[in-house]
Amino acid sequence: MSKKNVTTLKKIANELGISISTVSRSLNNHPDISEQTKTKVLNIAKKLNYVPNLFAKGFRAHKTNIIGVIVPDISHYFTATLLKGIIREAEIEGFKVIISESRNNETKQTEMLQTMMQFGVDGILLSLTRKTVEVDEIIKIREQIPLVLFDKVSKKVPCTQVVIDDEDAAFRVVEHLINLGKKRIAIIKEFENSLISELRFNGYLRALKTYKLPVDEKIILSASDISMHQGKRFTSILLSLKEKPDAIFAITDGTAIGVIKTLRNHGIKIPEEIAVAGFSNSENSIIIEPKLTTIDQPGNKIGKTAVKYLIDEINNENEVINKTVEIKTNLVVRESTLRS
Amino acid sequence: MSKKNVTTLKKIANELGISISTVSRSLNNHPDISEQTKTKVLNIAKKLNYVPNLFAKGFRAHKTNIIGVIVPDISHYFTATLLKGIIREAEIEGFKVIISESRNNETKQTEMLQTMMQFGVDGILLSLTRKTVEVDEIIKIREQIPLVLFDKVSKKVPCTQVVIDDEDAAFRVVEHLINLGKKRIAIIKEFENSLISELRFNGYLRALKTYKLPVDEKIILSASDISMHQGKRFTSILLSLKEKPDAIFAITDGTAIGVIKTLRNHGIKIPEEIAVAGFSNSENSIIIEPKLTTIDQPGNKIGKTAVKYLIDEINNENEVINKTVEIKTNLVVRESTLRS
DNA sequence: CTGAAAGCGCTTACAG
DNA sequence: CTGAAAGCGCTTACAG
Repeated sequence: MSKKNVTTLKKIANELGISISTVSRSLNNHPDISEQTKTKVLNIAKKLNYVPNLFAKGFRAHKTNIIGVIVPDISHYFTATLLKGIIREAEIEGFKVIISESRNNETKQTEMLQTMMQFGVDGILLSLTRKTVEVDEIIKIREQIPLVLFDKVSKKVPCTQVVIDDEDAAFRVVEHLINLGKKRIAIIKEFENSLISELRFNGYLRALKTYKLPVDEKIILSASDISMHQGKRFTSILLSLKEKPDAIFAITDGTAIGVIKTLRNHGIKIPEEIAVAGFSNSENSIIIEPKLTTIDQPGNKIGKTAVKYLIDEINNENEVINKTVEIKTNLVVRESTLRS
Repeated sequence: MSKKNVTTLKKIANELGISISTVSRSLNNHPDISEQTKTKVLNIAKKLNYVPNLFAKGFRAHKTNIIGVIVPDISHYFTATLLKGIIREAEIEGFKVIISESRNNETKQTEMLQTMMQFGVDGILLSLTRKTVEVDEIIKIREQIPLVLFDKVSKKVPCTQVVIDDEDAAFRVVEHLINLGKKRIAIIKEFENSLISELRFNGYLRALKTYKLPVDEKIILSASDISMHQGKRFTSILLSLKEKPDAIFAITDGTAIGVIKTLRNHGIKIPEEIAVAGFSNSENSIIIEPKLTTIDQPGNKIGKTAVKYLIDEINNENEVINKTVEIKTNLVVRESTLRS
């Protein structure tokens, strides 16, 4: 079965023996139309389950009321919270959302942007793949259609960007660890092209500097992916050092959980001997024991904010906004850094 | 900035001083057009970054190549895997996906169905809210446009339905517990209107019957929501019984994790004294200690299968398919039911 | 108060 | 080999 029983203005007009124009105006409650005609039209429209074809409507107005969203991977918990915020805010504004995954593949990402254009979206919300190097294509798209970057962004693209304040958040994590009396704080981060990792690392460095603690390369570890597995591997390395750390800050929860699991296997007391902190406040952070101290990223808020700025841009004919919005995060202190 | 720099056939035609028809045919590689004209058109199209407006294309063909998806809550991990499967399969078939949340609200769900119609989707993939009682509206929509139910379904709606074999899966969990020598197996389920809960409970009953174990109402517990909290609460109740269970089957992982946490608080050995099993194979099931035995639901596969059947229906003019497809699950045995 | 006509971007049967 | 015209479902300026 394909769409065939769909009721159109024409059908209603024929049914009533009046013109399409009159039907349209009746349905839109135009003041010119007589009450009598209006009710006649409304009744039959209801009976035939008429739904206006927004598609055709938007066609005239060059508007689809659809926003395109491209994310690296939909099945990350944090991404789901972002999408939730996006979908809800968009809905309030009368927009629908088309979602695509770039699967952390830059070519795919460019393809997706093209496809979004083809589907005539009114604007695009983009969270970049991990290693986006070539931004020319994105800039080109941005010249044709409103575009807002969120979460994973790049300064190389001139457009509105909605991000969390990573540097500040990381600073507060490390400051918290220092306040606990920790003096030798390891960090597990990502290398290459990860803006987020870089910013968090900057926060780490700034905290050490502010509190006059030395920076030791031996306890600064970088991986190409930041998984639970890498958390385990790096913890083993850290434990084999002559001077072990007294705290480990993993720039993502998954890695931090790997850290905790390995520390527990070695019978190390958390947080007395080694405290652990993560980043994201994923669901897992309260399942693991001890519960993980981490940064809560308000995904909902980021999503909503990004939608707001995008719709602003869609509605403003000419004005091109071009600012970076930083959403504040919350430090959530739990057992992994709290002495019992 | 609104969409203004978008290149159309007209623009290309004007640029070249030829007709729109010729441009269209060149771009579609029509055999009638001379190679010379084709290359001229292709070059300028590329230069102006022309992307065909699928919107306008579909308008003629009564096709949008958009599938509408409605789920209760996007931020559940399992939902994310479903969506992933849906998006990928749809993409392969050249469809985009519009996603909405019904937020477990039946009125909202009906609204969403209407909105999907308005956006002219070619078909709808629907996972029902927990308490869908009123299916008339859904049936009405189904008469106008292809519709497939997936995951959370209802037998009251005559259409193709893609689900996991819940009854069989639950049977295998309980059978596994019985094979371990467990004889007094508690179940934590949902009451009211939850088809999934009912099916899993049936599997539980069938396993007890098959292995000739008695059914004891005292260890059959029902809640209105199945959360970690309820897992904790019910475990306390079970532990206060004179005859304690020797295994607890929670029909969802979150609840099972609550069970494990409470058992550990009481110093009860898992699985020796009480074994625990869940359902879903969520990420958390390998974070908790001991790791949780559970049922892996292939969300990807369910999503893909649902898309396949929907697209079949979209492409088949008249034929109305109407079958229930059951996707097999896997029992994943972990520490919570394995003696060390 | 109501209708005929144009137009949004595209494809395609019909002419030439 | 190329073009003019119709039509998808809708809205709206223009007539009457």
